[in-house]
Amino acid sequence: MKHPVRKTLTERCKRKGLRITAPRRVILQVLETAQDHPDVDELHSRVREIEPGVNIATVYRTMNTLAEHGLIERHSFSDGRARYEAVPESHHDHFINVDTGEVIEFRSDEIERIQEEIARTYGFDIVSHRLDIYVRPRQPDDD
Amino acid sequence: MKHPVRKTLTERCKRKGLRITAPRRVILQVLETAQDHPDVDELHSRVREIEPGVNIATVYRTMNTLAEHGLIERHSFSDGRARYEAVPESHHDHFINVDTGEVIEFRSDEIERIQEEIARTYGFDIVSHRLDIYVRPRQPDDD
DNA sequence: TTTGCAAGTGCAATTCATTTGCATCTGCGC
DNA sequence: GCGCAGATGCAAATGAATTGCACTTGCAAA
Repeated sequence: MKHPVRKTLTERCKRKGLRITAPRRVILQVLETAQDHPDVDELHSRVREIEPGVNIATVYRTMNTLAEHGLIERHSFSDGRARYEAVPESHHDHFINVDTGEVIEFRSDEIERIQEEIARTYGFDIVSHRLDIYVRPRQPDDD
Repeated sequence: MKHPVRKTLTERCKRKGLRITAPRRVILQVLETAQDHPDVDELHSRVREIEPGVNIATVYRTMNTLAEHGLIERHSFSDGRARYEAVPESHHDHFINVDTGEVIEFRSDEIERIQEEIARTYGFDIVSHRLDIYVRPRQPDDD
């Protein structure tokens, strides 16, 4: 899945008036290239491979700042820690493989549509939502 | 909303071989009568109104035990703490009013069906899922 | 009914993720 | 280059949840 022309996270940070410091530059790069949904510990170690001095508190603070500015999404799957991803091109939901912890993205316009519909009948506007489906690989012969 | 004939939580605990102790009896009663989705602190204070000696660690442990036995559902909305409800008659999802924190239950068979369908196309069996929709009351230009 | 003992409890201490106070540093606008 | 608000490093603090340990207690078996 290729990203079309799009501003980098760094550019979008600048536009928001955030200072691009050395730790932040590295954190942004790590986020940008991540293909998964790393937690803070994982981000921190990836960052330290590039820039060893960065403190984990800085990673925490940066994730909060970025989330507040809508540049990343914070997820909390059922493993205690928060996990992050750069805000995606388009919204998607997640399968979580309960055996491996692996996260797989998917999207269903139909589900999105029905959600809108139901919310409307309840008199609500949707602010955001999350749909996490915990799954395991299909087992033909259930033992 | 009335519950049809149904085993009480206490009965279901006994059936699972769990001992019905004094603290547990009260916790189960509180869970059974709760109309909302209390967190551990809230449960603890409701329990202590009836049985002041009960320790919060007991509430935590009991919630874990009950969840492991499938007698309650653990939710984690975006407020840090885990919140619980007795396993409902039938599965439902949640609206969370972002202004008030209020939780409203709803159910859509259509969404359930589409989830199954999508999971199948990905080769997964669904173990469980959660759909939380964060909403605010629809604002035309009232008031 | 009494008894044995594993399950459950109270309490305090611990763990784990996350936040924060504070002194220092540094982008970046001037 | 200067100044300073914003950012960082570090260590200590927080808050939810768990756990070790000694003590209790349901409840099955006798």
